[in-house]
Amino acid sequence: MHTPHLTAQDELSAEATSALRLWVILARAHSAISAHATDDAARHGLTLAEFGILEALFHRGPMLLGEVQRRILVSSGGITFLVDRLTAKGLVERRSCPSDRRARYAALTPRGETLVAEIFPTHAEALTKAMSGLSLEQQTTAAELIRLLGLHAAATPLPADSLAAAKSA
Amino acid sequence: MHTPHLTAQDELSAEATSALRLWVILARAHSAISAHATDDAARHGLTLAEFGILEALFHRGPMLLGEVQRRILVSSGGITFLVDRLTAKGLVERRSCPSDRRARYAALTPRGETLVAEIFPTHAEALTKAMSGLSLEQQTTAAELIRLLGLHAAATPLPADSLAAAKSA
DNA sequence: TGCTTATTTCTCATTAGTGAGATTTAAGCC
DNA sequence: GGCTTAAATCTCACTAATGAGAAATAAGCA
Repeated sequence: MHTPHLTAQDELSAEATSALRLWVILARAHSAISAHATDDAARHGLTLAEFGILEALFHRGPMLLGEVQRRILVSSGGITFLVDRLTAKGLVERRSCPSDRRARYAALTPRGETLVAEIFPTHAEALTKAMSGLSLEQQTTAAELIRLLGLHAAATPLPADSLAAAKSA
Repeated sequence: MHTPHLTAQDELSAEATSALRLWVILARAHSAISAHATDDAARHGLTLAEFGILEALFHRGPMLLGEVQRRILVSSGGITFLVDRLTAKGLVERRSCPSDRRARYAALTPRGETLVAEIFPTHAEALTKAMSGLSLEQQTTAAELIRLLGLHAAATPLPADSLAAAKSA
């Protein structure tokens, strides 16, 4: 009863077809893996973003807020908000930066340090399970390809920004 | 002055190290690509989720709300909300389902159909550019690996769910 | 037929963040 | 020193969703 649409895909270049397909697959995979990571973090009363901050501080020691922000991919308002919340939970504290009075460090409190040490192994295990659909070799191949993909996309200016840049020029 | 932490990574199995690495890379790539897709949708006053619905309806014709929901990965409340918003914009309409009175179809209005036909090519182009860090062959390889990864992760029960299931058994 | 369970959508209170702009400080230049 | 531009964080109004549960219907079965 339903006449299938002439999908626009039919008129698309091979490049576009491949790109759209890869985008859908990437989004689905990210969502599925993310569900595992989110679920594990939630079992300790943490959001994924909070967990990311704790993990970053655990592995690299105190970091400037801006560094943390870029690393866990949140907005400037977001990092302030998240560090506030982690501070309220007693897991993180702010420290001033001697060489730049605008900047502040985020650092784990002893309680934060203990918590991460406690929950990190489980988290690693959950992700290992979630990723076990690929062999180690496949994971290496995939990681390299996805890394290139991400680097290129991040380096490619957004059309909206180009427009704005063109206007101001 | 800062003694580097003995990163927990040092004590981690090769599997866990690879999984964590892949997770970070995947999240970054998703974020970078997503920024391009979001940006393009925003230039037409649409969120990515809204755009996904329009695109799905355009390519497959009317779909049950539940189908759309699973396809674009939002919550049950989310799909109701989104279809409401698209209806308010005059791009989508609900239709009743003759064979199941609980269910409803979402379908593009003529205006919605016109809009998608108009903006889809640009969207495809934006994604093509965003993905052009990989050759077509690399995209194919990556897509297959990421697909496997996602399917496995989606099929793997979340620990929290397993716990709940074990309790009720 | 009635009963139980599952499915589909919708409601609504809640939330985790965003993003634009303000504030403070730094850095480079005249 | 003053001036301009840039960088780091913070404030706050706002929003796009989530998710738990309600309501309606369906489906299978004793």
